[in-house]
Amino acid sequence: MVYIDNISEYEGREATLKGWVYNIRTSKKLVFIIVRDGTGLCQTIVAQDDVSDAVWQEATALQQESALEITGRVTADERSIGGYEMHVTALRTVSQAEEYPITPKEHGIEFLMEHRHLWLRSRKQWAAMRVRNTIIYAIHRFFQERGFIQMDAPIFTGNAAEGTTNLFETDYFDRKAYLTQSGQLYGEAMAMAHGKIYTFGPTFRAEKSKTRRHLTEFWMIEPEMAYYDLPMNMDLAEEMIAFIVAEVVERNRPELEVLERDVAALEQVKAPFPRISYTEAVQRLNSPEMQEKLDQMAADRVEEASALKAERESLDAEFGQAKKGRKFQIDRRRGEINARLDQIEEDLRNIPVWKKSALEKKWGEDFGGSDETLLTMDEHTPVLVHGYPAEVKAFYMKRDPENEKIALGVDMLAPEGYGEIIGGGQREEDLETLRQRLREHDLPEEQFRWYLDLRKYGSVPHSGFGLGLERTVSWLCGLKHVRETIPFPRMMGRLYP
RNA sequence: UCCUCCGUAGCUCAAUGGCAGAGCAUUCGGCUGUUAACCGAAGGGUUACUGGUUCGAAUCCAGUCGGGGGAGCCA
Repeated sequence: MVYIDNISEYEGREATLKGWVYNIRTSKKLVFIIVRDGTGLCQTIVAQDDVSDAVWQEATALQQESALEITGRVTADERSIGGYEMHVTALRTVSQAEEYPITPKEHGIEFLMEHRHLWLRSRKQWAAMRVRNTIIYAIHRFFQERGFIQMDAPIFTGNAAEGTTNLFETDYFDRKAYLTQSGQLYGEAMAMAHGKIYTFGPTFRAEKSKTRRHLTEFWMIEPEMAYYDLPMNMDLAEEMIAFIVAEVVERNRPELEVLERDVAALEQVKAPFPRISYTEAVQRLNSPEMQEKLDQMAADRVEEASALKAERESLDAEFGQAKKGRKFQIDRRRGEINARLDQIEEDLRNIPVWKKSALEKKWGEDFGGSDETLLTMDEHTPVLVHGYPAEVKAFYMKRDPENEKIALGVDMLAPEGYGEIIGGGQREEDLETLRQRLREHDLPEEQFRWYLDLRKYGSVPHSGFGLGLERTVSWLCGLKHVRETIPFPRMMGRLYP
C-alpha cells in the first residue's frame, strides 16, 4: 500500500492512493481533489484530456468525504500541500458520500460535538490525536526503559470511600459498585510486588464541572514506586514530563504546525522545573506584587478590548464593498474578535475575584484554578508545588516528620494556564498512623483491610503520582479545552456519540 | 448547586419594537492550475418552546428546555 506520508518515494512513478475526498474543486476541464488517507493530505489533479469519459464523470460526481481509490503519476510541486501531487490516470469510487455536514467553514462547538465521529477527520483533530498517540507512546517508553512494570487497577471498586469526589454508582449483581476514581491504592499493592509499576487506564469522576479542564471520563497514568521518597518522586515526575515534551517536539512538528502551537515555548520545557513549597506559594499569592500583576492584567485586557473593537469597526466598514473572498476573511476574523471579546469580558468579571482569592488565601486552604494560573504566569516550564497542608489532602498522604501539619504531597502545575497535570506524594507507611487517619477521615477500616495489610507485611517508604493524560495533551497541543484531546469526550450532558 | 453569556435557513452569523437577510453548503449554468478557488442563478424559515406586554415581538417581560464559560471540586 502507498500512503501519503511516504509518497515522496514514488516521485516520477505511478502510485495508487486509497482514501477519502477531503475537498474538491472543479473547473471546466480540471478537477482538483485533495485526498486524505489517514496519514496526510495530497492534491490530485484530474484533467479531462488525460482520462476516459467514465473516469471524468466519476471525478466530477465526487462529494466531500466520498471514499476512493485513485491512481496516477506522482510529481513534486511546491504549489501543493506536502510538496507532492498526483496526475490522475484512473479512479474508482469506493463509496459515494452523502452531503457532508462539516463544511469547509467555521462551526460552533455544539454542532461539532454532535458530529464528533466525523469531526475526528478534520485536520486539527487529526493532528491532536497524533500528538496524543506520541504522548502515550512516550509514557510507555519512559517507564519501560526504567524498569517499571505496567499493571492494571480494577475499574469497578467496592468502596465509595477514600474521599470527597463524587463517583459513578453502578449495579453490580444487586450490590453497589463504583467506577474507579483512581488506581492508586491498588498501585501501592502492585508496587510492593514489583518494586516500580505504573497503571495506564480510564478514571471516572461524577463531578458536575463544566470547565475546559474537566471530563467525567479521562485517562490517568499512575506510577507507584517502593523505596521512593518525595524528592525522588518529584525528580521522576520532572524527568518524565521533560521526556514527553521532547518526544512531541521531535516527532510531531507537522502536527504542531497544523495546531498552530508555539513550538518555541515547548522547546524551553527542560528540567529542572522550579520547585516551591505550598507556604511560599501562599506568600506569593498574598504579595502586593501579585495584586499589581492582576491590576496590570486587567489594564491589558481593557486595552486589548478597545483595540479589537476598533478593528471590528474598520472591518464592518470594509465589509460592504469587499469581494467575496475578502468577506470570508472578514467574517472569520470577526468571529475570532467576538470570541476573544467574550473571553475578555469574562476575565474582567473574574479578575476582582482572582485578586480577592489570591490576597485572602490563608495557609491551610487549597488553591483554585486562578491561583494555579497566577503561580505559573511567569514561567515557561511547569512548576512543582510541594508540602501541602495535611488537612486538605487524602488520608494516605504521609506527613512531614518535622511538621505534622504538612503533607508530603506534590502537584505539578502546567504553564500557560493549563492547571494541575500531576498530583501525588509520599504515602504513609506506618500501620497505626494510617488506622488513625482512617478514623480521622471517618472512613470504614473494614473496606481498607487489604490496604492496611500492605503495612503489616513488609511496609516500606513509597511514593507515586497521577498524570492526567488529557490535560497534558491539551497543554502540548495548545488546545483550549480537554474535550478536543480524547476521541469521544464524556462530559456532564454529553454521552453521544 | 450558584453566577454569567447564548439559542434566527443544513452550518456560521446579521437584522438595536416596524417588509427575516448575507456568506458557506445544496442544485443548475460559466470558467484551463485551483489552494477554504472564482462568477451568475435557484431552492431553502414554527426566529428553541410556552405564556404575557404592545396597533405591531426574532427583538421587551416571565417560565421551561438546550448549549457555552466560570465558581465549588479536581487530573
